[in-house]
Amino acid sequence: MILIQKEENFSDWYNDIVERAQLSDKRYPIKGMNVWTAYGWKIMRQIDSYIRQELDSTAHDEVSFPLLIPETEFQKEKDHIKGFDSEVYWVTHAGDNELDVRLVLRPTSETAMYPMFALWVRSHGDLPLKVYQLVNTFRYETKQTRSFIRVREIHFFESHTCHVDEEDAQRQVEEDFVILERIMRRLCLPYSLLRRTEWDKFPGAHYTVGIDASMPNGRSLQIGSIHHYLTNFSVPYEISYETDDGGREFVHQTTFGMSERLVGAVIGTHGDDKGLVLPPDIAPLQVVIVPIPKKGKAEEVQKAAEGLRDRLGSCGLRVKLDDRDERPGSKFFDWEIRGVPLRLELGMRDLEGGVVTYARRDNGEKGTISLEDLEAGTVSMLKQISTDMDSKAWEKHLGSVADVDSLGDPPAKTLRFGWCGEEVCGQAIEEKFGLTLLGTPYGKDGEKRSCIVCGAESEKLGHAARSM
RNA sequence: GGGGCCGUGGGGUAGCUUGGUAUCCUUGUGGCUUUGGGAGCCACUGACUCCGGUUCAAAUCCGGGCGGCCCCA
Repeated sequence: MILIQKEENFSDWYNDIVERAQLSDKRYPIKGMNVWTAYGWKIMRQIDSYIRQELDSTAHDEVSFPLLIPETEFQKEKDHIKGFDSEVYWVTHAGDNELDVRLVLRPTSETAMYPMFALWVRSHGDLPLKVYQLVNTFRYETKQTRSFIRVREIHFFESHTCHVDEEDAQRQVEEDFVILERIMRRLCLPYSLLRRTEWDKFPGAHYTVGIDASMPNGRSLQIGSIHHYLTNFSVPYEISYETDDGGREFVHQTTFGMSERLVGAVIGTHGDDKGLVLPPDIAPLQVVIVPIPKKGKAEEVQKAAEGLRDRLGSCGLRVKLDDRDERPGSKFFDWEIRGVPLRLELGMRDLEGGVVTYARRDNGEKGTISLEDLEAGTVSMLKQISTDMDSKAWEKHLGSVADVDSLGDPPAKTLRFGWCGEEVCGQAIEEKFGLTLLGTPYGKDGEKRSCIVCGAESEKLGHAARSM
């Protein structure tokens, strides 16, 4: 009955919310492979729809590659295989026979796509090549798993692009930032862009930009990444094009991916002690109507509530009339746990006054909306909820970073400090703080500080946190 | 990578030390009743993680598998 306090014990709170809001069923008998139940899947699909919308509108084409990758292809880029070796699933048998060439379940799709890219790209006229897919990937997690945040079967999207040169690939990275920003606004999710350290970048990448959200327990959660590969993959996979003067050049590549961790970040960022709080754009239900019956007038109230539902539904809102035979209070609790952004209560009192009572999930505010401009009033209120959730979350995110100028005992936050950029100093920071060095802000150098380890002056600001 | 803890109806639990009848809450189903913040009453359904061992007898003791959780690096 009583929910766990979010601030006191985030970990238990998170697990409890996931179960009570019916986002996922983790009783499936394989560790880290959970069932997406209807409500959770609707949220994910809503997010996916924005991903499709943004990628489609920036000239990416959706494709779908096979799940299995032959070992021979998987091995072509040496750093890449070294990075994933210990965490891939292998298919070694088919029927009664052992396979000559073992197959991996994709941990990501570079090595599935690039042999095909080599066939598809012939001339500079084929470039840029920009494709994406929404699929499941597999990683054998040995650590403790957690719904949406650390799983073995991961739902994610990945976009892969090929370009004529480094500059054009760099332009793609910049476009990815814009796409990212649009998607994150929908989720009201704040984030940091941090260029990963050399020893933590994606296996095979030239550089990696991590997309990091902050969780209420002070930990950092990587929800996606953007990579610039240069020709690191195009050389071993022989993805080249004929230039207009008849020569051959290898393409420059980028990738951008984000996973179901977005759902985890939404839960952690917006939820409160009453349960989930969903941003209106991704809420499976944006409005729930709870009728308040009165002896003898139950039918009248019910009819009026149906009218509200139809009016709101026909202007494109995702709305539900909860006419179960339960007491209203019980329904309030149910929908609060599930994070429905706006509740409308309709009883005789409202009908006589020509209004409907509303309650905002994000801040608890209650009031009335005139039945005359129900549609406009509801739409603008949902917009306001979204704006308010976004700014509240950003405020918290920015406040979750603490500047430090020594290796003293660190607060439970993301730390920001001077760092010379050298690996020795970076490793020292990780060891002494017991944190992960997330990297340096992408494209935001400037402020001069001295490295907290060696004292050398640097324009780099290191960011470090415990990760989820 | 290292260490520790735990598996009992759908969910949460008691029982385990000292082997013998499985407790309570919640959920679900049916009924009566009720409805502006988790109503009440009655009835019913529903469980000892799996495999092996010890024993007349195992939820309980022993071994292993699978699964879950926590801490440290």
